[in-house]
Amino acid sequence: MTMQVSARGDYAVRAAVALASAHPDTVSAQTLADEQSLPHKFLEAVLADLRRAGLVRSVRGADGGYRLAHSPTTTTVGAILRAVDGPLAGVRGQRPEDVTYGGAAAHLPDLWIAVRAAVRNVLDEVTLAQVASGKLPARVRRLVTAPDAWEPR
Amino acid sequence: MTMQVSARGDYAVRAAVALASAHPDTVSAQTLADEQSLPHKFLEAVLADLRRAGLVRSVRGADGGYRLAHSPTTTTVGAILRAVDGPLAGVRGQRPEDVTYGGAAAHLPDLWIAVRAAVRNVLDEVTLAQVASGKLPARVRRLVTAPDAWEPR
DNA sequence: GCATAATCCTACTTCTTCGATAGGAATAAT
DNA sequence: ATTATTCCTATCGAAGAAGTAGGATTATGC
Repeated sequence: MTMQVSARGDYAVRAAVALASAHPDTVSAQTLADEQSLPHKFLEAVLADLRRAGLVRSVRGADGGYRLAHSPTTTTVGAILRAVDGPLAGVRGQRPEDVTYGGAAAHLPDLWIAVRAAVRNVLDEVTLAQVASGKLPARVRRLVTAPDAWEPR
Repeated sequence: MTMQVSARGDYAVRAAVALASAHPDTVSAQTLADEQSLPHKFLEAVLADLRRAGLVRSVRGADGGYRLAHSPTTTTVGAILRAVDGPLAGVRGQRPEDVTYGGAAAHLPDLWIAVRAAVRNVLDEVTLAQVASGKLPARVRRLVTAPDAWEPR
């Protein structure tokens, strides 16, 4: 199990946060790509995912672009990531509640569920507006300021 | 960002838990593979990783096999996963503390750090003995029994 | 000594996914 | 018309994941 932020996920969140801070204006993919140093064409594909998920609205034609479909204060990072990368957690491609083990590992699914819940408690509670402003919820902030949170392991 | 348990990680933890429940006996890879229905040769490679990481000791020759190098009550699931899959969390292959963003996403690293801390708080606190017995620490148990922890999203 | 059962080592295959690019069609503003 | 955009399809190369193959090495028990 590793928690990897893919390029897709990273780009999607960065673009979404940029849209949040420009909200409710519409911003072109080119501008987003320049601001955040993202590959333009790749970003287009990512934004298309967000649009299909209903998180972002697009406007075609000159002076078109993208804007958030809902308020930055209600759109969570978790929603963005699910839209581009699928479910937040999985075990060998399956959902944690679907795996079953025999013998000594019988209780292992409990642990996978716990990890997923821990991740959700962060990603589904933090909104784009909070990331843009840097004002994370107290419970999340506490994780960041814990003594060894910045230590590699 | 998605928290994916790879086959390597899954197999490693299952084998380690099985070793924990047999501790301090040594168990052959073949037996482990049979008990947990794992591909034998692949499991060998995984156990080799655990050995190189010093988490498991091996005994060669007939009647040989593997055993935990330390007590099941001190070996954590996090340690097992790191041994086979590398760091628990990453952003586009880099460590969360190494990425930097400009513009609206400037505070984003805080969020990645928080997610990693949340994951560590589970995986580095749960030991193989606890998984084998099903007696997870209270804080982790609470995550599992939360109302919608078993709901897909 | 010899058969047997294990770990250990190297290499290989196959498949999928990830990240990214290319080219152009449709759309709308000026 | 021109220009700036989204949108669609197709393609590409590299890397990794999952698993297999074959045999060399090591120890046990007869």
